Amino acid sequence: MMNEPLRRSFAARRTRRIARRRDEIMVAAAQVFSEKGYANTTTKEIAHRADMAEGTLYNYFDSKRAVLLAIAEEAEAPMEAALREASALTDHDAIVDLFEEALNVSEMRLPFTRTILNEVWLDDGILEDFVIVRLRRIASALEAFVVERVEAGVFRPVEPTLVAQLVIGMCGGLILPVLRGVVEPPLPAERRALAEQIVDLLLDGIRAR
Amino acid sequence: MMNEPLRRSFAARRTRRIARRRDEIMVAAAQVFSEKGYANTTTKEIAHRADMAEGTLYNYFDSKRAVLLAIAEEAEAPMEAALREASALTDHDAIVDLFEEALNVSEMRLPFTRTILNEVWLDDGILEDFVIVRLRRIASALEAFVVERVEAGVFRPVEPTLVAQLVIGMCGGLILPVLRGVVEPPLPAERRALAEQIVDLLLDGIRAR
Amino acid sequence: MMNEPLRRSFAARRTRRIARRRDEIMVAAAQVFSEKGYANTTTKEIAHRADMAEGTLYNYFDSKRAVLLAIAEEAEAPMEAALREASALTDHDAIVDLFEEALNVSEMRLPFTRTILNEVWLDDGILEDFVIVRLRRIASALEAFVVERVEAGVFRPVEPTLVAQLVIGMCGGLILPVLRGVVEPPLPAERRALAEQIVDLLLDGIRAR
Amino acid sequence: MMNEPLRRSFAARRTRRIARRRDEIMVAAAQVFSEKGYANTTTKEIAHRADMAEGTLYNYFDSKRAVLLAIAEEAEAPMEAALREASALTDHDAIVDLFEEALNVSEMRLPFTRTILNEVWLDDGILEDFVIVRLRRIASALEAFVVERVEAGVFRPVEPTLVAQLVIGMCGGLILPVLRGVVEPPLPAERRALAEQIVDLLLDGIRAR
DNA sequence: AATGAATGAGATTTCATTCAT
DNA sequence: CATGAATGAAATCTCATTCAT
Repeated sequence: MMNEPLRRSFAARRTRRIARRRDEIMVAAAQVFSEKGYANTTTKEIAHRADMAEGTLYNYFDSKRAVLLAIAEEAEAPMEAALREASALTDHDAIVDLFEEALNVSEMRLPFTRTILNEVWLDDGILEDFVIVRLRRIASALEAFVVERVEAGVFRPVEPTLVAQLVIGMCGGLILPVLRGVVEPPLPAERRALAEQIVDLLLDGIRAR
Repeated sequence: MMNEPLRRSFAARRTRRIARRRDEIMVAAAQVFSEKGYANTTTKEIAHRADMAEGTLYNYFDSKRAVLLAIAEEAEAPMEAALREASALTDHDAIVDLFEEALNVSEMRLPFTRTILNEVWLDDGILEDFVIVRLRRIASALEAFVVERVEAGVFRPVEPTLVAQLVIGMCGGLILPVLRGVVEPPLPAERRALAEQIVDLLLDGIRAR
Repeated sequence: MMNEPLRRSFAARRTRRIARRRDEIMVAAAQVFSEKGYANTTTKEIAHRADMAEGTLYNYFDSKRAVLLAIAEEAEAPMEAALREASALTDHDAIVDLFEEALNVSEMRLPFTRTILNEVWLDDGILEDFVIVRLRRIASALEAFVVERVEAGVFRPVEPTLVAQLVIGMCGGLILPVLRGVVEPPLPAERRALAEQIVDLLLDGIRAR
Repeated sequence: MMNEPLRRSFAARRTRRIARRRDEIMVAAAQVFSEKGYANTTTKEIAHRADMAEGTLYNYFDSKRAVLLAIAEEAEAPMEAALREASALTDHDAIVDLFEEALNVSEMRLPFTRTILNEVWLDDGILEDFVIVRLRRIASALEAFVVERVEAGVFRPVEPTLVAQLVIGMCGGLILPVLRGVVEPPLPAERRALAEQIVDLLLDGIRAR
């Protein structure tokens, strides 16, 4: 027999152990997925990278695909941060903050993000569940921001939808090469200056006056 | 025996027949590749889509991968057109032309382009051979254009590399959703207006003055 | 209408043309078979070596295997020559002749012979039909020759079966390396001397006395 | 955690289990290879004969060809025994021993040896690596033996190279039919007498005196 | 809970043979 | 007759998943 608090303590430890193990697997899998793509990755390789036997994977995940989906869930977190920023867009500094955040592709999360990016081109479910819903919220926040400013006479009468799409594209143009591993991520110190420049260009264009 | 012109005529017809068959295979393969990705596509499915036996594929291509590479080569053509535009950037209209061209993802070529796009996230060879070289040329043309205008006092003293990257990103933000099949390609009639708006924003920003 | 002699002449020419064509195919096939073995040879390669289309082969042979069997039939001829020699074994010179003949692996027939040799290790039918029947006749002739000499007191009371087997083995030891392409065939001029030496050793052994 | 000796014991057992399984596969494969030849044998058939699934083969060997090469390595052992005999040729009995050994084609090794023999006619690598090097050493030992005896006046002034080749051929003539499955291997009891007879003939020839 | 050998379905590729031209 | 593209059965090999230990 076991008293209740003790049992709860054991159960909690077990839960934590399981969570830790799942994490190890996801980190290992994300590394390989991001290098070779989901379809070209074998469970043997994931297991090897996670330093465990192949069969052990199946004690923690139902299938190879379940690992991918768990990684996708996990990769949500930083996107959600960007979303909170975006929805609070109020002044000049907030916009700069948003861009700075967009440029912040954490070293640690990179394999997760890149893994999802790879699959997004192939898998409609992942595209819809993990990317489109988020992009739509970002676009909405941007559009609302623009509409408000246009009505206030701060911005010219531009097309809000188009502007949102272009802004998102500009961010994409900066972070996709990083995710793909073609360029190094900007140092934290550079990010602020970069974000300032972008906002400056966005607001006033490149034409001299 | 056969006289020379006749033999040449036969040989030419044969060459054309082979080219036609290769094309059929590439069109079929690009459709499936663009839907499910190269790795998830079976030769059986390509053959079925091309309405031929599996073995017949191998009369025209050495391997499944050779089909992919042939598609990649083929997908170069429209990119090259954009490149020629880019290198002739001289005036306002030329920039609008460039954007208009970038928005022109021909329906027919779409599976080809999307196929390559899919692989670019996974395959370093394809990334380098088919995308990076081209993007570098576009970026160079854009940078030269900006530098020239800045020196002439037409543009503000902006960072040319950053501007080029942002412009490319803006184009990407417009065409990637089309390639991914999330939005319909803009009608030819809309393209000009869209391009005008983008250039307008790029030159003068969104801020009222 | 055609008169009878003319028709016969045409028919004969046709027969000859077919025979010629079959020969071309067999020569080409024997070359490839002897280099890579029957199983590793493709009909495409035979056709290429014979400078004709793959389908044409099937106008002259029912199957790839039929080509092999035809080659086997053809390879009989020189063996039959050896057999006639063997059955006429009467005196010292006849034995020398036999050995000389055994060493004579005609350059031209070499691919045919080697082709059959290859298959003999795998195919019981070919072994029985083309090799065993012949070897048995050679062995019989040798045995009869020995028995006769032993009875006449010219030879010691040796075991005729064993002697026959050893003699055949000695010949094999000399020609197998040639067939396998490990050593060059002996020049015609050398063959006589070689045969003399062998017979000398066979008759008197290597021990001094 | 596990103490060191225990871990080592597990590792050793695992190593043995793997070696045993590889052996099972090699025995099964050698049976089929020796019957139908390497090229005509399917992995399906090997697996069936080894009573396992096809995929299991590939847990132990990288490819079908790797199985063949492992068999070739294994088939070396008895040849090496013969080689040691050959290099110690000193007196009459030693020669008889050599022949007796040559006639000893162990029932168990027969498929291994026959498998290699089959491939030797087709595969230059196997010919060189597994046969020629060995035959050359045997020939050298025989030649040295003859040269020594000739100089001592025990043998007549015969050609040592030719004698070596003939002796090897005689052995071949005796064992090839066994390997091919045409005749039964001589019983151990018969082998000594057979070897004696051969040496007797070799030394004194068949001619009465 | 961990292991890793076994499995077998399925993928790519080859090739003897057929047949329309 | 000659051609060579088309065929599809079969071969080799891979790999996600299961399961006995």
